Amino acid sequence: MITLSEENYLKAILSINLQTKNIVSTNEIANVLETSPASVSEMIKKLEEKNLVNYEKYKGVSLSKIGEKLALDIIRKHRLWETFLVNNLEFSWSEVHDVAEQLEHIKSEKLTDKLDHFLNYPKFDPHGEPIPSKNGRITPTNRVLLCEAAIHTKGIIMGVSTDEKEFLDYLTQLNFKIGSKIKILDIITFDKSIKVEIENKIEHISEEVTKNLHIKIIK
Amino acid sequence: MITLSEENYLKAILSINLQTKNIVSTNEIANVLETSPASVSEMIKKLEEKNLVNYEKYKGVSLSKIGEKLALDIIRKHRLWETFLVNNLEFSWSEVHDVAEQLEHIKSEKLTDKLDHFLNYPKFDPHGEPIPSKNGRITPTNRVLLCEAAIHTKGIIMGVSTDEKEFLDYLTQLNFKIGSKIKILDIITFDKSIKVEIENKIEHISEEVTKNLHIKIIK
DNA sequence: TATTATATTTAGGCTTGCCTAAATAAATAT
DNA sequence: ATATTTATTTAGGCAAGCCTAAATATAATA
Repeated sequence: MITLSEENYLKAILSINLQTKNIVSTNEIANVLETSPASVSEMIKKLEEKNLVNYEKYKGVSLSKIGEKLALDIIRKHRLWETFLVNNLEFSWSEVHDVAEQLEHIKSEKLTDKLDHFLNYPKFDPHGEPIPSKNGRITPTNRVLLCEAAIHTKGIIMGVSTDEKEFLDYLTQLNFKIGSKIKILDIITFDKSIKVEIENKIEHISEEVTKNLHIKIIK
Repeated sequence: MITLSEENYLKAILSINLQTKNIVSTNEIANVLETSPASVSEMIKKLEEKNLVNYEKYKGVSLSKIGEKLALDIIRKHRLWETFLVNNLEFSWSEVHDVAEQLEHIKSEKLTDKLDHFLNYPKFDPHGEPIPSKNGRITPTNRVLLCEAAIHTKGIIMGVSTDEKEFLDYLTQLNFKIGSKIKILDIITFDKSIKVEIENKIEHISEEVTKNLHIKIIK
């Protein structure tokens, strides 16, 4: 039986994986989970004994096939619940994260499947993130981080890559929404901030924001 | 912050409370939670320090006002989730317990309230048990345990007082359902088993069953 | 009432998951 | 290539919740 903590470690490793490379360092995990590197070292040894990760001392960790499937399943549950909260319980976009963080650990395959059915097999969650299918597949998207897009690019906001409440609240304040058309007017090379046109207004946003906004490029 | 274990202790104390007297013994709690009396003693001391129970060594425990409210809130969540699972996710009557047992510990007042609203403020769960309101009130019912009813009594099955899967499965097998009309034909004093007419059939059921079936008496 | 049986609590230990401080390996800079 | 900085692991400790065995209080019975 996998514990709550172990689930959180697997999830953290997967999410670092998805954003960067395949091998994850102790420090990165410690940062994500807001815990000490020492604790991470200990836990990783336990995960290795359960064959959930591959691990070489001082070299870093990667998920095993089984570990990856488990992590994807947690992400799946998290995003299904977020969808339920927003679509059916009238939660707002920026409120769902903490609750979904709890709900994702409910252990019942039947529940997950029935929820998926109830929601009509959604492919994306309310943040625009893809929901892994029962067998662990994620619908590929041709999305790009805003910080990676070139000047004069036009696109549509598709999602965010962090669920921090402050960030989501800031977006609401800027009137940035999923589906909003966005156009990159200028890129300030000094601090990598950019000027964009969105919802008929021009906004100047920092690199920190551009690194967390996904867009779909349109021609 | 209250832990998962503490919540389970409060819930156990309340459920013994509701079935019998106000003061609950260490042993009773240990039986319900399938743990050792020693562990119960320890935990009760912690609960007392948090002012969730009243406790006198060797005399037994009762819930404080705060403890009772917390326990009622857990019951409320449990029964709301059971209602959701049966009404909206097409779970069957006898499958919901284990999942609800997990869901009842999700901490979000907003979630509970929104779920209550979504379900249209149900007063009873799928087992016929009353759902405590937000402020901790339970709709009183004039229900009676089948084992307490006199010979020739007619009634309607309203609910069960245990969620054990074996019991619920047995009821399904007998074709006993919430809402079924039932008539007590005979009471065998030797073993307190009874003969009943239900769904046009005559069944002979043990005291163990009659102790767990609630009926509403009809004239 | 004295004695036995039962219920409850205390003592001492174990595991999980965390911590800080110290030791060691790897990476970086001189 | 060596020294220094940084990353990682090990060592030793702590709290929560559980356990068994032993001690003590209460209840039941002779």
